[in-house]
Amino acid sequence: MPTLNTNQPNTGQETTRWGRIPAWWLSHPDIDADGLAVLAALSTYANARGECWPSQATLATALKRSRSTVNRILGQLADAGVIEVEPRKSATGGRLSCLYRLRLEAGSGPIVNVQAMPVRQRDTDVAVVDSPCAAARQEQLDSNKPDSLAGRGREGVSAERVEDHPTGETQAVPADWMPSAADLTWARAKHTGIDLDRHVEGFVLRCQAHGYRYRDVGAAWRSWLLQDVQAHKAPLVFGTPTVSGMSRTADKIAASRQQVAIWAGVADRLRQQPSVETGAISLGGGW
DNA sequence: TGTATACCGGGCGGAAGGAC
DNA sequence: GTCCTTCCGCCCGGTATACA
Repeated sequence: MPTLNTNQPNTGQETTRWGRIPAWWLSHPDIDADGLAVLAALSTYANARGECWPSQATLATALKRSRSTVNRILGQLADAGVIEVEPRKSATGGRLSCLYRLRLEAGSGPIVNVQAMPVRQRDTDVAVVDSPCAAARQEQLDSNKPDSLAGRGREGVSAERVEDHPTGETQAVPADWMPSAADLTWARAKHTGIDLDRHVEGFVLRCQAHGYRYRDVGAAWRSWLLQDVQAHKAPLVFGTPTVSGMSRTADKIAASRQQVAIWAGVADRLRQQPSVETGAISLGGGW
């Protein structure tokens, strides 16, 4: 019979587990480095709904901290509203590890349906070890896991964004990636008035944040650009032009805020579209 | 069925380090 | 030197599981 011990770090599979870190966690005033560490650990155990129930000891081991420290940080995160903690009991009333619901969406709304998250690389057996693995590959036992990503694309995402190259060699998007001259020419001709510099930076950040890998990064960027433009009634035209001397930190904060806004829009659309479970939603506004 | 062991979350007290 | 914060170790009460 499986036990909660399956939540314990397993060196044999640890390299294949992944987690999601929403950008807004980074800018949350009540989340410090310790909080982020715990959130990161929790996210690696979370299922598609952002729910997980690793024991405090498991988290403590993973984070090289004492269990009491983890307990304190969990309390802070709960107070901050970033996570919801729900005590669990067995059928006979026994105390089990708590259920943690990660608030992946900024704001006070319900936990976002992560089925609507942008697609990451497909979870294949040849997935690189440092890339995110699909929920079904995570170690935590969850009979309620809604899906297994193996064998199908990420739900709720238009087909263009699904990287489905089981035999092709994909590459990570480097931090200094820039579209080719041909890509820029195409983009300027296709979408005049768009701050391409900002969009490129946002694209790179999204890819790095989620571990997206592409066989053709340029084509992927063009695809993102198309969908981003289509997703917004108002195209991605930024009120202030990119200033070459602008602080990169400030620029990233602005990009993060933009991403949060995009996700908030995604969540709003999801709440309005009951067909989420069918995976029929196109997420042009994702990142 | 009873016992031993393991695991769980919660809480307390003390040590260590930094700030004033 | 004092105060505060952070962290750790330990204990407690409770249940689950394995085994004789």
